[in-house]
Amino acid sequence: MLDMNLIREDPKKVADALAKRNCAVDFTGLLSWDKERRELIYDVEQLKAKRNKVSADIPRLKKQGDDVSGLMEEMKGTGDRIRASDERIGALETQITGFLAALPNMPADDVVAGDKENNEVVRVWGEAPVFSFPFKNHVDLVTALGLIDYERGVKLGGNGFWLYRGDGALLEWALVNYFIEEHIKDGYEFILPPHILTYQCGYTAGQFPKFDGDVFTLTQPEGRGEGAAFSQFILPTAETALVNVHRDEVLDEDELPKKYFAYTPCYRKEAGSARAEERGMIRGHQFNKVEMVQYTLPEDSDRALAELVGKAERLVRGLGLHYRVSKLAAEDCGASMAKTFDIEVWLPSMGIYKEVSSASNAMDYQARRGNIRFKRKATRKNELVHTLNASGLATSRIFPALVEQFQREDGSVPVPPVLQKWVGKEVLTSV
RNA sequence: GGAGAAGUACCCAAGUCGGCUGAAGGGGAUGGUUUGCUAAACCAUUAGUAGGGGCAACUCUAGCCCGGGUUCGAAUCCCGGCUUCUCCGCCA
Repeated sequence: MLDMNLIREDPKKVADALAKRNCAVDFTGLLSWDKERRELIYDVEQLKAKRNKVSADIPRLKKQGDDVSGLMEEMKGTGDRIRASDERIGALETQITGFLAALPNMPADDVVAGDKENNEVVRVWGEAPVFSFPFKNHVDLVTALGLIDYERGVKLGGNGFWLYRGDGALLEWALVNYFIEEHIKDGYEFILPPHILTYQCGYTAGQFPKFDGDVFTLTQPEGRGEGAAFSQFILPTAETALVNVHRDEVLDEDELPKKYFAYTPCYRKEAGSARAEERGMIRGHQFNKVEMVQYTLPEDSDRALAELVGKAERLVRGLGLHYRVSKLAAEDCGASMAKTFDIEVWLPSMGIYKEVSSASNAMDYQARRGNIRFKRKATRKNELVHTLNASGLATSRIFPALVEQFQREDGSVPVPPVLQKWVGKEVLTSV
């Protein structure tokens, strides 16, 4: 959520920033609602002050034996006017909040305008493997090795699902363990959150109301979820859970930064996005991911973003995979994010780099939606925290990259040394 | 899932048949007095927050789980919801 005060003070600045992500906004309507709202508040508060005063007078006058029926009659009208104004104010606030809630975050100053084509590669690590033999794509490799069973996955869950089996399950779980171990070393707190979340969680994260069609939802008895078509949903990423941990809280300045990570499967509809080249596990309805989230002081969030990018990179490097880091252009950033770096791993079969981690700084955008604050010692005032998140990492992109980049001519795949203690093997071979 | 009970400030807790109670009383915390040190005692302070107006001093409004309603006036009455606790049922 953007700051209404900022829009009121400098609407052009906000509009210009949003224009970078190809989001054209006209604030004239919003500003007139805001103006009307404030005028009404002023009026109605005068009336309320009067009502409070008269209500205090009535029992006193009564005691003196005065007739108060005229006064009461007069106040009846005041009560009606107050009610009418409050209703109008409520309606305006609904409009204002609805308008603001639909707006994406402002890109940071150093984020360039435009879409993907303006993304900037800031770092490349390693080199794409050169194969002296006809190399295979990950679907063929993992099927031949018996690591992933696509056919039975579809039988069980429908299109877009697979199942890990045997060494495949071990390899998948080894990745998760490796990530967990590294985050623990760095002092992050391990969280296992609910996988079913309330609507409010999606709202705070900035996924709702705009993208509420992308998640699997649960219908619930009415009365919950406040006008939404559903009240609970299955999380599309652990970020949605982690960023809500401190919703509606005021943290101590000393507690920051809060550093969390969580493992969860991620459930996404991915409706209509299946493409032939995204076969296999590149884009499924369910994939495993370890997610990092930080709550920081506003002045520390840039540094925290660098830390998160560094951590995600270290994980990929630890596996020995060739990757690059891109700084995203405004339009390619998630709606809640002011700045995003993608860590992209090389997939030989696709001949492209594919995102394995997205590290972003939401600044105060999510904090304002979720009312997540801290008490600033120096001023004794509450301020919004900054929230950041980064995958660390998504296995579903790492797994294919790993088997594709490391494959040998005979179809076997060596297990990266850091994973061997969990897989229990140095090489995966077909039986 | 069924039946009861409860939700008041940092914590506990009182709130009488609706009216100077935006909240008695404890505890805790903070400051002070006393004091060789500690303990104890005593005194004082202690909603936080959000939203308006004002250059400012300041002032107003909201706020007793949440949302509605009744009323001149609601912590108090009515309706809906959420959460917690106890008992029963069901179960990994």
